[in-house]
Amino acid sequence: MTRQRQVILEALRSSRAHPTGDEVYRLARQELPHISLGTVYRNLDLLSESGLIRKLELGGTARRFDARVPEHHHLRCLSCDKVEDVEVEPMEGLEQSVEEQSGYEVVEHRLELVGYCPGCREKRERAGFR
Amino acid sequence: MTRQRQVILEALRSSRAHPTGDEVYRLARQELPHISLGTVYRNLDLLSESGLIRKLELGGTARRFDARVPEHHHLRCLSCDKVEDVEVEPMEGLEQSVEEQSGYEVVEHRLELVGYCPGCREKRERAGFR
DNA sequence: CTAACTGCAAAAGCTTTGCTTTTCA
DNA sequence: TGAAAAGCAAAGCTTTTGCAGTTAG
Repeated sequence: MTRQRQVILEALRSSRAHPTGDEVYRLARQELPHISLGTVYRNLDLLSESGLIRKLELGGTARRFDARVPEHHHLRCLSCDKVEDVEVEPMEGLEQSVEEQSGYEVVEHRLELVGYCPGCREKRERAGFR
Repeated sequence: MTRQRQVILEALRSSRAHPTGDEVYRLARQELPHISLGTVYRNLDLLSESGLIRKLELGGTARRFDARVPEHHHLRCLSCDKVEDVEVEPMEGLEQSVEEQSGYEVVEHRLELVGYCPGCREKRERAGFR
């Protein structure tokens, strides 16, 4: 556990924003101005392999990371691209039923809801959408 | 509707494999050897804006496209990266309950299951996993 | 001490874009 | 004939990698 690794983990733990790799890099640089982007990505991979953080694969181009590990799902704003956690009642039996139907060994499932956050929603309405 | 656009749409309609942009390009080139990658991407965007195809934003780096438009969900193999359709009973009330909880205007939701397909599952077992 | 890790910079993978020429309605 | 689209190539954005030097245990 190097200093860099610690700073990256702390950055992620103190952010509610599900930052992308580049955003984690910016956060980490506030603490360690010489940290390199490669180090950030390598550590984000190691941390998610070890289960300390979670690598999110949501829509959009960039990957995002999350220090909140237990299963939960996400809500993304199509306009400002913000990502929030969302509580959804567990989908009982989903994975097992898909396993039976498909022959796959199902490891996990991801649910992403997309839409417009309250702020962007208001802007859109003012601009004449819907 | 240009010839290129038609070929791209046909390629997608005749594939079960949820191809990436690059794969669509390869398919289209079998018909139109001089088609360019830029044309393929521009048309994939236009076609998905018009609702004729669907742009998938699943895990992994590359985007995938699907000519099957009605809502359905996906199952992705972590080992060979293949993507299949999967039937899941609709999640009644999900979007509305999230709207009430979050204040978002929810547009859609995506569910992705990930795991190991029957073929890769067998290889993994032979190799001593699990 | 040495295996793991860092910084730096270059490369790689996928997608988008600028520009000029061609095509379609 | 004018607007939309194609081809080509370059650029962009995010992530990965090679290498030489550094550090943690």
